[in-house]
Amino acid sequence: MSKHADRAYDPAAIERKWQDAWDRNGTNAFTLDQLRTARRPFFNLMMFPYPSAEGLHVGNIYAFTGADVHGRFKRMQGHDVFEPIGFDAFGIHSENFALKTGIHPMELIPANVANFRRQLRRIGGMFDWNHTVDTTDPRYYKWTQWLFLQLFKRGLAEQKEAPVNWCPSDMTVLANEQVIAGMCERCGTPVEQRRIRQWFFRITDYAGRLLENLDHIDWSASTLKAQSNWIGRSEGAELRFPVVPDGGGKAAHPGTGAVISVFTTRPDTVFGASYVVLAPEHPMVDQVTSGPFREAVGDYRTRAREMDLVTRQKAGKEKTGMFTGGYCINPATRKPVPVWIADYVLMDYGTGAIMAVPGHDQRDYEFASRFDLPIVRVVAAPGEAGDTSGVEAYEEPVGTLVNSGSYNGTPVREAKLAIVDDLAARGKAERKVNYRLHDWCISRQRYWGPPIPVIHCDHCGVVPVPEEDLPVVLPRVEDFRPDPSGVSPLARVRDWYEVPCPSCGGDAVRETDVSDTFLDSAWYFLRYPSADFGDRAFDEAVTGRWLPVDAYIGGNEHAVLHLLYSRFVVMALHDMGHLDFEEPYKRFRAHGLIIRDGAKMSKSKGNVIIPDPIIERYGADTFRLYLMFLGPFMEGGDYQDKGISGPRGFLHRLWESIVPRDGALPTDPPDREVERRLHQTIRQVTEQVADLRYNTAIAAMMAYLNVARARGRTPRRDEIEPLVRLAAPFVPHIAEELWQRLGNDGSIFDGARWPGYDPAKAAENRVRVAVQVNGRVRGTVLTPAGSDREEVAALAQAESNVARHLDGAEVRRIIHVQDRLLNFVVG
RNA sequence: GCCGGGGUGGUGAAAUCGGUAUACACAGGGGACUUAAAAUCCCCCGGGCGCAAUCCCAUGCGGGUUCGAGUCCCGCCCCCGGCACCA
Repeated sequence: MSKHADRAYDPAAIERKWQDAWDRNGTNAFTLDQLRTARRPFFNLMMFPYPSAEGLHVGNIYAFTGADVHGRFKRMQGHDVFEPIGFDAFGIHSENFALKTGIHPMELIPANVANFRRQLRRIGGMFDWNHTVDTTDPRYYKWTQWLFLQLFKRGLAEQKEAPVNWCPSDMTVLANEQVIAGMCERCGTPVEQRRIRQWFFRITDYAGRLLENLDHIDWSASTLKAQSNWIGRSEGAELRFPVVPDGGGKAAHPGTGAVISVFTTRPDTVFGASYVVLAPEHPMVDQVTSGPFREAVGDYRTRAREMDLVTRQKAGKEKTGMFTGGYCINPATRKPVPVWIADYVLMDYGTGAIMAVPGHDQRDYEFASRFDLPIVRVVAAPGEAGDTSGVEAYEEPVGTLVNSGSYNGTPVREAKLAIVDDLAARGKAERKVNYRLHDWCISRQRYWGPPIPVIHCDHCGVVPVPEEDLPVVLPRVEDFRPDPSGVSPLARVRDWYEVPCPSCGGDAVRETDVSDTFLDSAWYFLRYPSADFGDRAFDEAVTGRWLPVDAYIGGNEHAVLHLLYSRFVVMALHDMGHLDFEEPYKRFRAHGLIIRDGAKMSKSKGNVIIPDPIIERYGADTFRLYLMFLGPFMEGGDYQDKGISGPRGFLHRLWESIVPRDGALPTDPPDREVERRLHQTIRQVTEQVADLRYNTAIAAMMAYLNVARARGRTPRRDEIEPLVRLAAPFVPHIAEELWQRLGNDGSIFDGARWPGYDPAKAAENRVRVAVQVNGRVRGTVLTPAGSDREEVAALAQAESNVARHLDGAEVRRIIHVQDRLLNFVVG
């Protein structure tokens, strides 16, 4: 009699049993010693979640399951798979939630984390709970602050003034996403712009390397593309337009030799530059503005400065601007052109000034039309110049130059080089590469984040907190609402921010801004394997063994910021000698998104899936299997409630194939057809799981089980047991149970290797070949595999329907694709 | 506007080195078992004509290349995601 009294598939019971067993036996957790000595380390990383009050959502479970399947697959292939998870728990999201509910984040977050741990355990992920991180734990953010100090020491952290969105009603700084049509998303008040001193990391110093390395890492193509677009390399030139000392009558500083530098990617159009525009914030505005224009220009600057950043930067808005009264010399035509200011020119790109070529730039064209500035065409399109009637500015960089003096007739491509060279000879130009990437502003005028570890001293200036004084602990503050001062709520906590200067010992104050959440997540993967170490951010030996990350799976919503910031941090740590690699993730794959019944899930639509009841009803294995089955993992898919019954039925049939006989399976003679299908299935599942094509791998397993159980037959042990192994990464609990009921001890993930297949056994010996006449299928013939053209043709011609179509026609050609198709081309 | 990814049965989706389009599932229909329901099992299931068929039509639309196109090329339309005055 069996020791397993219960023969019905009871997911809740076996899932509890195996989750307990994994915890008890340390199946998925490494000891420090094991981390130090693992022979085939494989770091399987997934994006750690933000522990919201709502709990894990289906998107999280989808992502984690897909990553977990990969990790379990690698483990069965013999790797030592390290699969940690943690909590990205700082940030504005919890702060706002806390403000709304009145629960302090220091209570809210631990409760949320506890709930997440319960849910993560329940979905059966292979998580190493010995090596988890919580970014809000001082033992973690001590090292986030340490990281800041390293960047500071290296000169990669600096303070500069930058605009922020400010809601005068909520009295708070807003992120760009919180500004909707110029209004605060929460209260609808028009948003203002404030300029404050903030901390920046000089990521732009690394723009070139961050771009070049993209060629050498194995990432999803879409992610690579998003990064390179974000970095946005532009090749062009900086051209110099000398300011006319007495342009509009009375210049402010005559004869100073002032020069306006502009960046352009189209130096070939410089003869068409009929005016120059400065950004409102450009430092030379006062210098070029002449007396009568001063007041109007000043007003314009003030308005531009106060406008919220979102409206200000919106494309397609009507162009505004103001003439400064000043002029400068176009270095190509050597004629004076007027200098304007306009907010469509951005101070933080290029030089903050442009040469306007309205004939060949749509924005300049709109501006010139509005203000009656000259529009000169200097490039003729190939062929007909007159066919540009529908186009306002001709922006294509193809054609030949006109109205360009001695360059007339030169193709654009050549002119670009020649004009820069010639102007450079006169000191009026130089080649230049510009990046769209901006420095990373890490200051947040908020409460719920790690304090930036610097101290401001009247005598010594900015003094970094000594490393031995870390962490700078975020104090518990009951009232952390923002206030009208425009600085962090920490600026109200005097006994926290008043400290002696570490350098001179005099009175000094702490920095009260906290750092960006993206800084917490920019290095968390370094911390996981070193979580045992209290005295260093990451241990050299352990890091050397486990990093860089072997496989990273996550959402493409982080294609740019998180992935770019972490690349920057690793590159900088590499340059400082802390790491011996400069790219954090060898392989990155972006998964798709789950939608439901064709629509994005959202609370307002009421179509959000709550995972807990589904797991309770069907079990984690069924849920996992369905999620992986509903569409291609890297593309996402449509969640349909009824669809879960397919995977559920599959697991039932798998269970029924083994359990009712207590593992005493039939000993009939082997069935060659089933054996062949088994080997084909192993091949297919192995290839597809390795490639994250989970949906088709599952389909192959289902098809195989259908064959093995066809006409009511019960599969032999050697037919079903390999299927249990193939399915194990997807459905770990039932796999463990079936593995045990088949008479094995221990975990299937340690005891069972991933099955191999025998190509000879997978090979079909007879194949059905399609027979076409002029490309249309007219029949099929069954032939021995590997038959040649003549053999197949002979069989095909004997096929009555084929013969009918060939009747009376002359066969001009026969196309043969071995074991697939034969095509008679007739005349 | 720019950059990605897509448009295939009633539905989710297979098939992408050009080679039998619709695997695997869901829903639906029919049947078995059952007092009944649930569960389970079996059969059918792109459209058309039809007794039937590898007869015709069908992979968003229009052209093209090819013996052969869901797949490649040209020109469009639509959906999803990201970026958006970056000179």
